[in-house]
Amino acid sequence: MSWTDERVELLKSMWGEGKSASQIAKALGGVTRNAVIGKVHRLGLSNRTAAPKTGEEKEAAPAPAAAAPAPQPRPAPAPEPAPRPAAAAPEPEPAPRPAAPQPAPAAPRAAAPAPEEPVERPAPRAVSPMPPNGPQPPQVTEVSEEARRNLEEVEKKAKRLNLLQLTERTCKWPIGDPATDDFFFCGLPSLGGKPYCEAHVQVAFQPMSARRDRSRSR
DNA sequence: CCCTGATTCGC
DNA sequence: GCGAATCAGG
Repeated sequence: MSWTDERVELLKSMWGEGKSASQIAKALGGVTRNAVIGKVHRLGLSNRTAAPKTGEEKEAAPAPAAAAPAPQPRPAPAPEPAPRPAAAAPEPEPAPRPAAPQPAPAAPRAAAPAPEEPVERPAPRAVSPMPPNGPQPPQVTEVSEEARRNLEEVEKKAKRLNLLQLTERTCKWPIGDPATDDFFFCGLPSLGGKPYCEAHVQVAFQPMSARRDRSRSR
C-alpha cells in the first residue's frame, strides 16, 4: 500500500477528528498504526496544540504547516475536530448491514466471532432507539432501574466505533438504528473473552432465573 | 496487559 | 519518504 492522495486525505480528516492512529490504520487498511503515526509526523500535523507554553515562539513561526487548511479545493473535509460529524467525514463505511433490524449483535466476521457463550443466551437489544419492529419483538429483557441508568451513561461514553474499528477487546454492543447512519458499536473495553463491556455483558448475559423472575413479575 | 503517540534509523 | 522497532507514557 502507498500513500495515495485519497489515503492521505482520509488520514488527515480522521486525525483531525481525533481518531487514534490505530483506528485510522484499520480504516485505511494495509498499514500499521506506526505507519500512520510516521506519516502524520512527516505531514507535520502531529501536535494540534495551539499553546506552546514556554513561549518559545518568537515571531518567526507563522508556519501554517500544522493545520494548513489552505489549499483545500472547496469541500474541505472539516479539518476541525467536529466532535460528532456523524456522516460528514468521508468515512469508508462499508456498512454491510444485514438488513435485519435487530438481529443479535452479530460479531463482525472480521476479527471476533463472539465465542459461543455457555448457558445464558444473549438478549441484546438497542436500548435507546428501540426502532422499527414496534411490536415487542423478543419480549424485552428488562433490567433493574439502576442498570438501565447505567446503560444510558455507557452509551454516552461509547466510543462509537464502526465495524472496522472493532477488535477482540472492544464491546460489540450495537447502539442506534442499523437502518440509519446513526449506528455504531459501543466500543468500550470488553471484558476478558467476552464480546461486550461490563455494562453490556450484564444485559446480554442474564441468568435464566433472573429472566424468568422478571417475566413473571411483568 | 491493553492502549496511546513520539522517535529513531535502516531501508 | 517509509515504517518497524523502540521508547515513554496512561
